[in-house]
Amino acid sequence: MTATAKRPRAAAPKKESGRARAAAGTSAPGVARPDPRRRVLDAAVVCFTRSGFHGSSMHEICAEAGMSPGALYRYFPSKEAIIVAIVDEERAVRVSCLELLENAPTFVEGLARMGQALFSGETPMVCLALGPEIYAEAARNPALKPTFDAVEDEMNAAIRKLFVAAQARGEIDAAIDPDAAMLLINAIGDGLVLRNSFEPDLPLERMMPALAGLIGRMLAPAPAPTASPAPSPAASASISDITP
Amino acid sequence: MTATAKRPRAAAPKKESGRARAAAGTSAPGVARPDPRRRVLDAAVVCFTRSGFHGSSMHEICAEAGMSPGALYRYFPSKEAIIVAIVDEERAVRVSCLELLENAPTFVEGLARMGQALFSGETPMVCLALGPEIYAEAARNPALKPTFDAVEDEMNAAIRKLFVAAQARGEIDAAIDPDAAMLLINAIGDGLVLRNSFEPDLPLERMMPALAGLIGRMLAPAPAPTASPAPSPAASASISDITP
DNA sequence: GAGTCAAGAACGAACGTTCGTTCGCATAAT
DNA sequence: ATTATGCGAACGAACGTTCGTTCTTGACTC
Repeated sequence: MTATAKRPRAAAPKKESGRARAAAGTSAPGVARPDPRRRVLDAAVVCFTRSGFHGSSMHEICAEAGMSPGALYRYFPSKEAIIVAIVDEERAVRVSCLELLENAPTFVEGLARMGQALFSGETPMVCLALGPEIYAEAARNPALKPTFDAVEDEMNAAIRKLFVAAQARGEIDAAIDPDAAMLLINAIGDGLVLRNSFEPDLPLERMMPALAGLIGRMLAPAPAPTASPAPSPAASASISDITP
Repeated sequence: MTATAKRPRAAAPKKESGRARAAAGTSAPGVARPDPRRRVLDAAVVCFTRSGFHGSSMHEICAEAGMSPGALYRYFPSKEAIIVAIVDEERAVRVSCLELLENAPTFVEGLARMGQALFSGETPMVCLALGPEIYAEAARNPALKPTFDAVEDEMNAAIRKLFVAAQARGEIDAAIDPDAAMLLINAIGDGLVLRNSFEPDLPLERMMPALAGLIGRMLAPAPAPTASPAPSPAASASISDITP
C-alpha cells in the first residue's frame, strides 16, 4: 500500500514561494474583499445550486471562494457546518417574509405579496434554487431537522393566527377548516418553490395575481347558502370507496 | 495483485446447448428468490429513502439486496443506472394515476381520487418517499431530465385537456385562466408529496375530501356576478408595487 | 446413478479515485 | 516577537467499480 509514516511531511520542496499577493486587497484595491465567512457561504451556494449538497466537493467550494482548504477550515469546521449555515440563512429569509403577510390589508393579498417577494428575484437565491435540495436534506439530516422544524412550526402558527383572524373578520369563510386550508396553503407555497427550481423560466412573479385570485375564490365567503352543483361536501362520501 | 493468469472458462465456440432457462423458479424452494433486478431496485429504494441518492453507497445497496457487488453489477452497469431505473418507475406510477382522473365523474373528484390513491399507502412508496430527492436530482442530472420532463409534459397536457373540457361543461368557471389553474394544481400536488415526505404522520388520505372541497370552491362557477369583498381581480393592481 | 463439463451467477478482495479534513509552514499585520 | 491569516500537499477513509475466482446448475455421457 501507500506510505504509512506520518513523518515525511517535512519534505519542504523548494517551491519558490513566488505565489504573489494572492488574496487580500491589503493596500488599496478599490474592491475590498468581504468577510471570508460570507465569501465561503456565497461560493457554497453557487456550488450547491450547481451540483447539490453532496455533489459539490470542498475543493470546488474552495476554488469558487478563491480560498485554500486550510483557509476555509479556519471559518467552518466541516462541510456540514456550511450546509447548516446555509439552511439557517434560507430559513431566516423565509421567516422574514412573514411580515409581508402581517402587514397586508387582507390575508389573500398578504399571500400574494409573499409569493411576489419570493419570486421577484430580489430575495437571495438561496431560497429558490436550493429549495428541493434543502427539503430532501432536512428530511434526513438530524443536524438540519431542528432548525427546519422550528421555522416550519413558527410560520405555521403565525399564518394560522392570521387565517383565523381573517375568518373572524368575515374575510374568509368561517366554515373552512383551518387545518385543511393551512395544509393547502403550505403545499402551494412549497409546490411553487419546487416548480420554480426545475422550470426557472416560469414567470411566477407575473402569475401571482392570477394565483391570488384563485386562492381568493377558494377562501371567500359563500355568497349564497344554497350552492350550485359544486361537489364540495358531497365528495366526501364517494371518495372513500375507490379501489385503484 | 495476486495471481493473474488463469484463463477463466475459455470462450465457448458454440452457443447452442440449450441454455435459456433463466433463474426463474426452477427449483421452487419455499421462499422463491425474485428477479434479481427487482431485488436490487427494491433494496435501492430502501437505501435511497434512508440516506438519499448520494448518501447511499453501492455496498449498502448490495447488503440490503443480499448480493455482492459483482452480482449487482451484472444487472446494472452503474449506480446512476439504478437511479434512472427508479425514477423511471416512479414516473410510470405517476402517469398511471392519470386514469383515475380521466374516469372520475367530475374534475375535482378526479383530483381527489388521485390524491387519495397517492397517499393511501397502496401505491409503491417510491413516489412519496423519494419525491423531493427525485425533484432535486432531476433538476440537475441530465440522465434524468428527459424522462422527467416528458412525464411532466404528458401529465400537464392530459390534465389541461380535462380541465378545459370541464370548463366547457360548465363544471368549472369559464373565466378561470387554465394556465394559472394548472400551475396551482401542479403546485398543490408537488407540495403535498413534499410535505408528506418530511411529515409522514400527516393524515393526508383522510384530509383529501376537505382539500377537494377547497379546490372545488376555487374552481366552481361563481353563482353571483357581484361578489363580496373578495380581492380577486382588484389584487392585480396593488400587488405589483410592493417593495420589500 | 455417477461422472463430466461448460457456462452463467455470485462472490468479495482489491483497485484507482476522490472525498473531507489536517498540518507544517509562509506571509502580513500588529 | 507575536499573532492572525492563508496556503496547499498530504492523509486516511470511503467511494464506485473491476476482476480473478468459486459456486451452482443442468444437459449429456457412460
